[in-house]
Formats: sequence, structure tokens, C-alpha cells
Amino acid sequence: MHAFRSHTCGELRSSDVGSTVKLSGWVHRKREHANALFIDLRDHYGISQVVVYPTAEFYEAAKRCPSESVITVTGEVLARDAEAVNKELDTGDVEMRAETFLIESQADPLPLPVFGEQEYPEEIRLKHRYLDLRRDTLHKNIIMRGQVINSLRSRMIAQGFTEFQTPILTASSPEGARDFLVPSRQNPGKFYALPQAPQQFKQLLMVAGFDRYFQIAPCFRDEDARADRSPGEFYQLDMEMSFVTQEDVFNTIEPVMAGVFEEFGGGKAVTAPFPRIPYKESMEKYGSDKPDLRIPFELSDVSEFFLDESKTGFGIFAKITKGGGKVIAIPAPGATDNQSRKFFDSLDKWAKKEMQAPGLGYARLKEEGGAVVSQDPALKNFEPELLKALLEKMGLKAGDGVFFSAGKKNDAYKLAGAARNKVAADLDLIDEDAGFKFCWVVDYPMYEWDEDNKKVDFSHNPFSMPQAPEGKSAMDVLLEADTDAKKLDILAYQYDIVCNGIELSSGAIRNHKADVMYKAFEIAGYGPEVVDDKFAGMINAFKFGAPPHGGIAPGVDRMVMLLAGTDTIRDVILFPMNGQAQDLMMNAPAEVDASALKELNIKTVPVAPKD
RNA sequence: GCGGGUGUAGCUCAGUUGGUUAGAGCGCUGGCCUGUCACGCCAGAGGCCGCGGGUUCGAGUCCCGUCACUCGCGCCA
Repeated sequence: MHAFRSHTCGELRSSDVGSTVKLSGWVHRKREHANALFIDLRDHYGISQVVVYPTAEFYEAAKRCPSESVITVTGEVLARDAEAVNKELDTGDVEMRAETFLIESQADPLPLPVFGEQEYPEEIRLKHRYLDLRRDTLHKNIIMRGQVINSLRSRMIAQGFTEFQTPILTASSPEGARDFLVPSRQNPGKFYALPQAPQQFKQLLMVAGFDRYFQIAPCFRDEDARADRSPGEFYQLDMEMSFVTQEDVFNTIEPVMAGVFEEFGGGKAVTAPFPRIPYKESMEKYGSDKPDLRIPFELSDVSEFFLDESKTGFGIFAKITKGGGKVIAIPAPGATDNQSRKFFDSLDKWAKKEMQAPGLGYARLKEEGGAVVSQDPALKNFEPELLKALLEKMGLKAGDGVFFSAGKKNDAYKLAGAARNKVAADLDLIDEDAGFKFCWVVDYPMYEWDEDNKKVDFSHNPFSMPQAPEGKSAMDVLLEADTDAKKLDILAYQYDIVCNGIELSSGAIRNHKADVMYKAFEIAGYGPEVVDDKFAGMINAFKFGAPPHGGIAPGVDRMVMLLAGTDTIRDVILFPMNGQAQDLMMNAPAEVDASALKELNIKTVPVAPKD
């Protein structure tokens, strides 16, 4: 017989009754009874019940064997009595009577119980990640992650893509985040950057004629963490294809995404086809370029209703709208009927505190004398006709509530978008059974106004191809943009995939023409030397015959997160870092020996004390 | 960098208006129990109430500071 096992702990069935087997695994749970000690023995595959009788010479040892110790037992498989069958277990029809018992590795008292589904502090979970990973949910998530990646690979290969490995030690890439830098020993004073994405490499692969590239690509960005963004590193299904339009990229990747979500989504509905929402429309309806389409209401721009203070009796919004600002309304269906004033106040408080906004106005709508009215300040003194028109525009009725986000256009929409999500969550209006609501967000602007530097700058990926109407070239469009306003009107072949309010990926048809590239950078205030210096590899390549090409890069971690039904990205990553970008298990980052620094020609300076 | 929340037993949490010896469940240790499967029952051990300072006759509780974790903003496809 094998040294450790003849069967796994998930394998035994009635058909094995009578045979002698050997099992190894972790002591999941023990139940001591007067006549018998029951041990739930667990491995990767499942749980089997092992019975130890007091007559066994190892009874005391088994009884004292701590939870999560690793043991090897041999014994006969017995059928359970009908009333003793456990239908919860695949192996519940049988049990094993232990005839030998060996502790392979005894466990100390646990900092984190493996049994059960209770929640535990992140710090302990991360420090003892190997214990956390033994737990059922996390264990299954990680397995699914592997299966999802496998499925993504198969689907891409089936469409004629080839997987390539691009360099990890490379030069700074253009994604706009902070780089992780790696000092070069052989080139003192110089640094590699870890790739924020294999952006330039994949485009170079197109120039090299490979036609269809993909990679489960590690990406590195030195930015602060969020619940859905782990610090430092993440994986993308990075892909690029030649001689394609935006439509071709959509037709290629949409079935991959939909297919994987159907395969692993546990039967939940998957949107098909993905609706396409222009960026501008997405901002106006949802206050975000990552709309959660499960939420059954949209924003309205109600600025015009507040322009004339004499008709509204509400000076604050009149002042804001006259100054070019916006008032954006967020419906709260049923909130007046179902919620107390505290709910409305709490959202205002949330806006002030968490969103650091001036506040969130609100009005509760009630029936009075056949009309819908509100006693709250924002709408209290409205002219009846104007109020009626406002409510009609928004589709609001008595019993509903409405919030108002007011301020500069971008600020107002941003708060409104966040408020839409919060109102929906607080009122429990997000239909969790709606499944996976995908959409494409398209027609991103090429440029945006950089308030800090008072200039036009790239809004997203600078390598996107500007959109041009029929009969005009991208160069024509750029040349005609002789004012800031016109520059800001230029759209790009840039797109995102969003699912349930989570941004899964972004991509673009690339700008493969060197002259258009220089011009695009010039508009954003960068001279040709910037392009030549920062993006040398790519711009040089474009001078020797570059195919039109485009691609996209869906985030693998976020896909798995959605499929696993968690809103914490750490739940789908094997060994995540904490919010401060520290690996508590491996103690990284860490100081290094002086000799190592010397070899790298690096000196560290003390952190300046805080004032 | 900024803001919110949290911090009490190994873990999850309660702890009222500032008032006697800080509690419960899980886990752990010991005992009991004729078959459990979240077994049950009895007993026990286990506390720098995050840390430092202050107010007070008296602080887990109030005030100030600080640290840690976490969520969000900034940042970031």
C-alpha cells in the first residue's frame, strides 16, 4: 500500500465497504462520544469520517491530537447505519474504522480556526495565509481562479491567438501610474521598471507580424489599494490583434467574457450582447464610466429647473447653476414611504464625510391635495407647475425620495454617481439575481482638461487612435482642433468592459501612424522629443511598417472576484498584500544588507520626521 | 497625503449615566456521555480593555495625542 494514502478523503463510497484503505489529511473536527471518537479527516478533495474506538491502543493519542494536525490512518471501510448517514457529505454513506493511527505533523494552537465560515481580521488571515487558504471558501475561490485562467487560455487559443511572454524587467510604460523600479547592478544609477502592462510589447508584436497575441500578463503599478484593487500587482488577459476595427475586437473578446461567465457563473444570467454606452451618456445617466446596470434608476440633470430663484425659492442651487455648475438628481424610489428622515440625513452626512463634498440635498415627496409636494427646503417653495415638470422628467411620484448633487459639472456627477450606488445599496434595490450585467463603454474622449496644470492632457491611453468621421483621417481631425474646446471634443477608439459596476478592462484601437502620434502628443503639449525618448521602441517600429491594430486587457482578478461573488479582491488572490502594500507572511518589503545596496550603488536616506 | 469606521480573552462580540471582582459564544484544558457529524452536559484556564497622557475620589466608558487594521477620497485601466 502507498505510504500515505490509497484514497483521498473525498473518494470513499458504499462500493468501498469491506476494503481496507489508507487516508491522510488534516484533523478537521473531532467529536468524542462515550463509545467512539469521530474524526472528520479533510484533504483537498473532501472529508471522510474516521472512527476510533476506545479499545484502540492509539485512542488517547487520537483523542489528544490537536485540530489541523496531519495524520495518516488505515482501516476498514464500513457502511453506516441508515440513521447515521450524513447526506451533507459525498462520503456520508460510509466511514473508516481506524486500525492504525500516525501523526505526521502535530499542529500548535491555531491563530485562526479553519473550521467554519466566521470572519476574521485581515491581519491574522494574511499573516497565516496558508491556514486561511485551507478554509473552504477561499480554497474553492483559488481553484476556480485556476480554472477560469485555463478557460480563458483555451478560448483565446481556439480563436487563433498565441500566448507570448513579454519582459518583466523593462522600461517605464505609458499607463500613467507610478512605476516599481528595480536598480540595475551593471548600469549604476539606472533602473528598470516593472511593466504596468505589456502595452508597448504587445504593439511591437503586431509590428513584428504575429497578428494575434495574448498573455495572462502580470502587471505592476505602485498605487494605493482599494477593496477591488490589490496593491502592487495584478493579472490581465492581455490581447492584441492586427488589421482590426473596434468592432472586430468586440466580436472577439465578448464571447470569451460571456463564455467564461456562463461557464463559472453558477447559472446566473449573462448579458448578451453587451450593450454599448457612449462615455458621455454613461456619465450623464450613471455619474460614472463604470455603471452598475443592475440599479433600476438613472440620474437626471435638473440644473435648468433651479436657474430662476424666484420660481424655486432655493438660492443655493440657483447660484450654482448660474455659475455654470450642475444640479444632478438621484431618485430614491420608495424612500419617503420606507425610510425615516434619518436615512436622508445619513446620506448627506456620507457625502460630506466620505466623499468630502459640500453635501447632498434631498426632498421627500408626499401626496397633498392631489399634487405631489415636498416640505424639504430644496423643493418646498417651487412653483407648482415647475415642480410638476421636474418630477415628471424624473418619473418620481409620491412616496419616492430624491437627492440632489450640486457643484461643478465633474464634481456633481461624481458625487451623484457614488450616491446612486449608495442609495441603491442602502435601499436594497440592487437585484442580486440579475446576474452579470455587462456593457461596453465606448467613445472615450481623447483628451481631458487637466485642472492642476490648466492644460489639455490625454484622458486615457495616449496611444489610442483618434476617431475620424467618414472621409476624414485621424490627422485631419487633430489638425482641425485649433482650440481647447475642439481638442476636448475629439473622441478616441477607446473602450471599457464593465460588469455590475466593476471595470473589467479597457482597450483601444491603437494609433499606429508615427506622424499622427507626434501630432497627438503635440496637442497635449508634448514635443516629439518626449515621444522619441519615452516610447522609443514603439515609435521607431512604427516607421518601418506597422499594421493597424487594437486590443484589450480584461483584469483576471476582478473577473474571478465577480464569479466568486465577493467584493474583496484579496479573496481571489493566493498571497495578497495588505493595504499598506506589505506581505505580512513573508515580511516584505524588508531592509536589505548594506553590501547589497553597495553593489547597486544605492544609498538610503532616513525618512524625514513628520512635523 | 486626506477623511470615516474599528480596536475589550486565541477568535467573534456585549459591556447602560463614569461606580463593587470586565461578561457571553466559539476555541483550548480536564471530566462525563451508547453513534456523533456545528454532538450534548459539567468544570477550569485564559484580559496591559491597542499604546501614551489628561480630567476625576473613581475611566473599558469622558478629553487630547498616537499606533494598527479597514473602507473611501486623492491616485490608478
